[in-house]
Amino acid sequence: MSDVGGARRRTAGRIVEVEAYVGPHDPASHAYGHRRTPRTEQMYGAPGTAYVYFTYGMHWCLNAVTEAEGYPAAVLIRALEPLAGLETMRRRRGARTPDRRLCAGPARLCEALAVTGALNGASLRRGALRVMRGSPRPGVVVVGPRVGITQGADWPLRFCLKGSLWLSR
DNA sequence: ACGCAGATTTTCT
DNA sequence: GAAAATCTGCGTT
Repeated sequence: MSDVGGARRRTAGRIVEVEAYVGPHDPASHAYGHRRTPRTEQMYGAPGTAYVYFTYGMHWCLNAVTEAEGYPAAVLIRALEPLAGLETMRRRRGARTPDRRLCAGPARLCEALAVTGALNGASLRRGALRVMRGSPRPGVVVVGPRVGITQGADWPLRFCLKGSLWLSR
């Protein structure tokens, strides 16, 4: 990750919580019913790119675009276990945040990693913002309902690392 | 510990 | 006009 226009400082963490938004038939997706607007445009982009959107008049949220170009689907990154650049994360979020909450939530993690709309459409394979492959052993990923939505709230598309101390809420 | 108002953009009704 | 893939600060138990 980097501070755009400022000192580039590496921050990194292990993804411990995500939610999937699986296509135009997903009522909770921004692209439900093939909605195609300036905001949702990036959901239709190439897989392996970032979809970063602004919400609640305040917060940025980071997604990985997951399906073929033209098919709107993405995975919302909801929480990280901070692994590197903790000092930088604390500085970006301010002294107000205890370490346990630095990246516990989609908007918190964006602030800790300096992710903003400037990174919408950026590659997640190379460049300032990267998602690395992991290999969780069978049984350590637990599934549950998605958070903060009403439409399709019961779809089991939230995935967490079991027992992680770094989950949101 | 819990609950709620407030921040104020994008999108749809 | 209102709800939304959220979080914070301040109030009350």
